[in-house]
Amino acid sequence: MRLSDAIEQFIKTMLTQDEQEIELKRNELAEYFNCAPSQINYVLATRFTPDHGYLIESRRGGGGYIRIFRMEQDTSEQLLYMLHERIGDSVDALCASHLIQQLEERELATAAEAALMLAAIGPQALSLPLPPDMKDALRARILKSMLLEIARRGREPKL
Amino acid sequence: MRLSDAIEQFIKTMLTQDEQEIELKRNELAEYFNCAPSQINYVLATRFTPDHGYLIESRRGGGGYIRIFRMEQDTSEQLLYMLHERIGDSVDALCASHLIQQLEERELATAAEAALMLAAIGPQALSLPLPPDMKDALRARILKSMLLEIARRGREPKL
DNA sequence: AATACAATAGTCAAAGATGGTCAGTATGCT
DNA sequence: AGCATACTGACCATCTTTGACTATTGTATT
Repeated sequence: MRLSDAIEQFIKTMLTQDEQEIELKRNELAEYFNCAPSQINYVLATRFTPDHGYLIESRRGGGGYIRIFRMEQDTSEQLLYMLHERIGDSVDALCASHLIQQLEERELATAAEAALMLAAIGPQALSLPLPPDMKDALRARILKSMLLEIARRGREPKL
Repeated sequence: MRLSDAIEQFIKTMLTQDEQEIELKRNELAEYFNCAPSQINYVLATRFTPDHGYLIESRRGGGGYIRIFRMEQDTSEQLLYMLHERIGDSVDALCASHLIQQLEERELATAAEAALMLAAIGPQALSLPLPPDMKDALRARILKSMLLEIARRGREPKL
């Protein structure tokens, strides 16, 4: 079996054991598998991307870590993921506001959160002198970044 | 757990227990945590700055001390005003994250909202090929736009 | 008063501890 | 062979911890 596959399995096993989130040390894992630390990055980059349903968070320095979150495939995270796809590399303001509205209607975000998101991608926020297509690209990134954050947290928009 | 985090927690626990101000001895604290005294300075410098909402006052020599004040904000509007002043036309990522953290600690935003805001101004969101100063300017606008939203709802029912 | 000494706290640069990137190399599949 | 995937290592970025040196203040001694 390929090393990458073995590491992938190892991580997925850790994740399926009731936990939805795991934390690991890159160097420890690399040593365990007797490989270069960067191999871990390779596995994460090729098998644990948002498109695969995972989110990564890490920190360097003493006490550093890598955290891997699994998105719920069945429930609304899937929807978020689809929205994520739909946005692509560029969205205009109208489309973005519609998406945010949908989030609120489906109770994936509170009204307050939806308002915040609108504020983040509104004309005020993006009023720098940039070409319009650049703004759409920027809006897409901001929105996707926020959607991923919503996907990361569990399922309680709590009103 | 990281030493720095432990010390940070220790201090914050002291501060949240009704007191708005605490006094401590650098050397005592260092001995308690079994670390170099300058470690205390590191924690203060990275986690108790004005951007984090704290003020430090100290004295050397016999009977020396370090006092930590949690800044008092009269109303949320005043805080937001200060943030506006602080942000201006440009903020770097670190400063912005400190300010958002402060919003959460002071319960002007929920943890979920703070996370959303962080996502909106994070490196992922602003990963377009732009000069750094342009990113800082953009971050300032996005953040201010979101703060205005928070200020606006601040006059309505509580969280 | 002036001086010396002890008790504190501050600064800063170096070392340590992690993780990230990327270009180049190896391996395996068609 | 040619292409895609896997792997490695050198170099980079970031965060933490420490220690040597410095600065300030109170107290004891002259």
